[in-house]
Amino acid sequence: MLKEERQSLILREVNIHNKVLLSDLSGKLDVSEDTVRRDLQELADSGQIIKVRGGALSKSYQMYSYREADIYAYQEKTVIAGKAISLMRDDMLVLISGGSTNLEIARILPPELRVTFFTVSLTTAMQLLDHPNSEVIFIGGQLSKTARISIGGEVVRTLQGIRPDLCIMGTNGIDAAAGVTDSDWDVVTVKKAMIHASQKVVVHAIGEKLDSVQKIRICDIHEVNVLITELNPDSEQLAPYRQAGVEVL
Amino acid sequence: MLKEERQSLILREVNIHNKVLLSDLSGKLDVSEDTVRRDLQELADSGQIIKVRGGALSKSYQMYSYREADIYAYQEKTVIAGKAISLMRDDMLVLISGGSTNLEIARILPPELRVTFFTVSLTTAMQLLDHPNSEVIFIGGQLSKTARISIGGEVVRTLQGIRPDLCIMGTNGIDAAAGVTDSDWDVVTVKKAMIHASQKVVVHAIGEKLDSVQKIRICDIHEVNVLITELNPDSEQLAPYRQAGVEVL
DNA sequence: TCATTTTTTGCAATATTTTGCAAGCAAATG
DNA sequence: CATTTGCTTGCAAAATATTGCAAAAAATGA
Repeated sequence: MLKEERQSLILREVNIHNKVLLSDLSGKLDVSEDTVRRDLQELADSGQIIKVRGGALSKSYQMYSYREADIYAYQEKTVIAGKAISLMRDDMLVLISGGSTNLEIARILPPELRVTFFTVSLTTAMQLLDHPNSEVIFIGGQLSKTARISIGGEVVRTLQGIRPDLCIMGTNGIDAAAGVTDSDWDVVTVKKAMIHASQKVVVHAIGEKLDSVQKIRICDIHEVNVLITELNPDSEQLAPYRQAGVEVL
Repeated sequence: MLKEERQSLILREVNIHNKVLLSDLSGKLDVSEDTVRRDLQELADSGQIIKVRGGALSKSYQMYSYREADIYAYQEKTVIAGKAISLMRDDMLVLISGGSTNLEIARILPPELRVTFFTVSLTTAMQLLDHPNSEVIFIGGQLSKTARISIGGEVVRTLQGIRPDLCIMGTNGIDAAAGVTDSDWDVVTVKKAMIHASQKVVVHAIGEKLDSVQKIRICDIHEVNVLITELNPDSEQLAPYRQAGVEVL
């Protein structure tokens, strides 16, 4: 048996029973107690269980099946998510795109908020479904393997048929002069349609993406109503956007 | 044996069993362990598997560990998945529903198969996206929080516009007299439309669901072209279905 | 086609990791 | 306080990886 396999079984055992005894595991897995002890040590070191004398305890009741450590610039994205949520009101129609920041928005959405979401992103949709009070409508179409969103003409056509209050969208490049830009043609096409459909366009980007320009243009900076970053809205770095008439949060 | 052929077999083996041992593969493929090791290294470098000491794991393996309780009747479902895959041919249009068995189908799909999938299930779509050669089209609509599939009129309307070669669908209840039944009204509505759209209807169920009847009827048994279970097709338990004119696999 | 180059494969020598064991220590238990 | 149970450490054997190399196989280019 592979070490990973063994640890995986241990982890499952811990999560099912909330605690395990070293001696039980040793018998069940048919390895020495020393080996199990070392496995438990490793699992504890990586924060997956809590090691106690003679066995281990589950950590699952406090952890979500979602790993913050995996996400680049997690802190910044949480700040952005919080600001984005402050724009939502009950009974709004919100069009939301994919990406890790939007995933974070979906995750920390206040439970009592009652919003109808439209999305083209599989992962965002998945996360939104965990929210108790909001409805989720997925805009179908051909799926992009890389971006995990619906793309293509069908999506654009569907978007022409709706008029959301808010469009919340991440971007790869934003610049006061060059506007909002991205690098994937299919994604750009969809984002253009999203912007067109919506009454209010909210674009978010972490600070390090500011003033960067990608190969394909999505829209002019004047079409963006609100720009969200993790920075202080009065920050000097955001001045060009404020001057362009964008509301900066 | 060609290197590509070998790696393809390895990949398949990994996806079916979730893990492989270096020594097993060396024996099975009749090459040295060094060669297998190099193959695993290449597959790992291209991100298709996770290489560990002594073998390799499938990428979805971690999920197996900390995701919800493991899949009920996993063995049976793998058998069913294999049978279902045997019905697929290159360039087919396949309509596939949600559920853990269909997820399993998506997971062990042979990499070289080139199929266009239509689906209403978020999880199935997600898994299908990992397949290198197939295209995935998601049929959008309002999402059901429980079933994690698209439901509602929009879905039915979209389904009326396509004509897939194959419809692969799990079910909660199947009975020679009562036909195919389910318990969720929204799901039933979608499944009805799926059956109507398709040229060939394949229904699968684990043995213990045979001869069970749920509250809402999806279709008559005669509308089912193929029934897949984990049982031997000649099994006595399947006789009523054979007599009703259903092809049993 | 044939010679040359490149890639692939298996082997051997050498490292590294994993594992079980034993001795001594530490902590809980009655 | 003695006993049990579990932990730590060091160690050696087994399993697995790595590296360099040479033969075989495949691809390339006149």
